[in-house]
Amino acid sequence: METSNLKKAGLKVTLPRMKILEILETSETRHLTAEAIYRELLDSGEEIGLATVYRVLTQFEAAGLVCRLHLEGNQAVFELERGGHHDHIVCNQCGRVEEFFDETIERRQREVAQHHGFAIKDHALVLYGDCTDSVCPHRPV
Amino acid sequence: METSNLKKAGLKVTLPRMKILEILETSETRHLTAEAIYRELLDSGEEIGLATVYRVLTQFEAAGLVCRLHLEGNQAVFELERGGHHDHIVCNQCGRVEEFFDETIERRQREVAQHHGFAIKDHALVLYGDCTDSVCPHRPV
DNA sequence: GATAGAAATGAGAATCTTGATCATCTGAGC
DNA sequence: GCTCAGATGATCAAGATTCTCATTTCTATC
Ligand SMILES: [Mn+2]
Ligand SMILES: [Mn+2]
Ligand SMILES: [Zn+2]
Ligand SMILES: [Zn+2]
Repeated sequence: METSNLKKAGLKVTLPRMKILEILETSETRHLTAEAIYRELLDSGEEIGLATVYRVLTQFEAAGLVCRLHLEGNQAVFELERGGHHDHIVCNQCGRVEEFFDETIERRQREVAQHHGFAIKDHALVLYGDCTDSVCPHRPV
Repeated sequence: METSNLKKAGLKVTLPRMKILEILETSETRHLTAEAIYRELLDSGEEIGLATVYRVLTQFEAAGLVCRLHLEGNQAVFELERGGHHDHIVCNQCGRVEEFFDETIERRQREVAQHHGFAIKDHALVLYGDCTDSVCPHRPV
């Protein structure tokens, strides 16, 4: 088990924290809601409460282990922090999420903010569209 | 009264709809939460329920009269649609909202989406930072 | 202008997501 | 193994938004 991340973050190594971290590390889907993680825990036979999932995810976020995103939809999604900042494209039809990083956009954001007298600290950028994935119900014929 | 917008949108001209539209048109603040609109209605002596405010705003959104934004914070904000698309910068300290439009960012978004096989339909971009407004508590000395 | 039917409203209940409380349990150090 | 600060789980609570349904208000028609 990879408990070093937890220790480094100053968090006691507990079973719920290990299991949640493991799900974030191994799940097919990179971007998971708290409920999705909770269901995976139930499916694997763990008796961990939903409140704990939210609590642990919030702690992970504060510790810089995960980041929380709002991708249109009422639930926040969480993803493991893997060093590099990136933004997201979401398919309106099948919900698939792709990641991207564009230095031009990043630079223009800084410039625009400066023009308006803001010292930019953060940003949220999500693109919405229709994807061409083979399983997407909207895929053009 | 400017009831033509309502009629054009195929909405029956009612007192709540007129009042809400009037607030959106005349308020100092361009970006208003449903609750803020509700409070303005109460202050001006109108007996309009909060549920109606939400209902009407959702209808206005569907009709293209207003757009709904999520500017970090739990409440959505609404603003009158004035033709031109724009994005937003929000001050982390005082909450001030500035608007901007940058063609370079818009173009790169389309290009990035295309690269990933997406037909982009929409996007949400919000920059967060510290502003230099004279009343902002974070203003540098 | 009165009338009728459809649509809109208001009050409050309901829902959904997330955070708070608190008694009980667990892990890290000794 | 023992201790206790910290973590957990069950439940409750809060905030935002939507739903329900009885009552009211527009709009069209006479
Ligand atoms: Mn991501
Ligand atoms: Mn705006
Ligand atoms: Zn798709
Ligand atoms: Zn400010």
